[in-house]
Amino acid sequence: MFSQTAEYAMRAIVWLAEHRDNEKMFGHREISRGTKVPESYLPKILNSLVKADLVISKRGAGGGFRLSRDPVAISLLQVMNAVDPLQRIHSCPLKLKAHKSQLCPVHAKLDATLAEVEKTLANSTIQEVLYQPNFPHPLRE
Amino acid sequence: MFSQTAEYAMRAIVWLAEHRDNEKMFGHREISRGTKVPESYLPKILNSLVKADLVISKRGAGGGFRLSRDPVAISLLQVMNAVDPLQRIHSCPLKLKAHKSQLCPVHAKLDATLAEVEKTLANSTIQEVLYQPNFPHPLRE
DNA sequence: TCTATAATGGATAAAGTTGTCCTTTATTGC
DNA sequence: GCAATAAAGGACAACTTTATCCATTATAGA
Repeated sequence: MFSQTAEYAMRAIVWLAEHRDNEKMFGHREISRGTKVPESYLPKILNSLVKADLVISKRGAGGGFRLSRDPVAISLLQVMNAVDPLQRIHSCPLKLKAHKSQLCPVHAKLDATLAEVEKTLANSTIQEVLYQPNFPHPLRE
Repeated sequence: MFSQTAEYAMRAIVWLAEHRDNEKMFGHREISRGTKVPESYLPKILNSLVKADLVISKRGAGGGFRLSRDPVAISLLQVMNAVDPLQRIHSCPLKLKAHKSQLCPVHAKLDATLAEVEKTLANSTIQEVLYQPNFPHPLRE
């Protein structure tokens, strides 16, 4: 349902949120170790997050990655959409003309389900999922 | 989010529901024309639906496919699960021991979202999406 | 029993996703 | 400027999903 890449992106953002410290940058190797995201694949994912403006990168010595803003201002939906945009059903997949202005009940129901998911993810912040009483800490053994 | 195969399966089930007529069987070519599912791929999908016991097939002359039961007794979730099972997050994707008995808030939230989807699809029947006032008919131009 | 019909199952191809590696570009400190 | 460092970007490999095709199996009717 959610792609592997989306799962990886969530872990990377959460790791960066947990290690956030002013403007300190973290290399992709260190992030990979902390998230178990394949070291060679992680840079692609971080780059998508940079392009979505959720993460800031800096090249060269002392460079690396950091969150662009407070975890309270990043939603799970923004993370998803950065790497694997949630595709709503905007138009009839069969391209039927009669369904152009309005989806049939089948696709309307499927899209309503997607809308629910979108809303749930939009209303959850990274801050919220960092720690909750009686839950184990993300990424921590 | 929902796979192409799941979309095709929905169309095929809906088509069979709309054409249901006692024990009449329909060939995959006719169903393909009515659903725009690729003719060579549709038999695979119908076969999955047969294995899930939502559809009954019969070989040979006069054979084909038909629904195994009333559309009111088939949920969208059953159709999904027949071809592309909705994967809940049952255990920590990082295999962290500390998350064995309980998911961390990140995965708990993602799984809660999947649970929502599961519930919504489980509570929608094929009968419900066949026709609704002020909606265009499924599959019909 | 023979022929026509239609699903089943397996092999294969095409496309998309995930993962690896290497070169290029940018940045820092000497 | 030079060397070391680290992200960006592109080529490519492995795997999965989607799609095609063909041989096999089952059924009906003559």
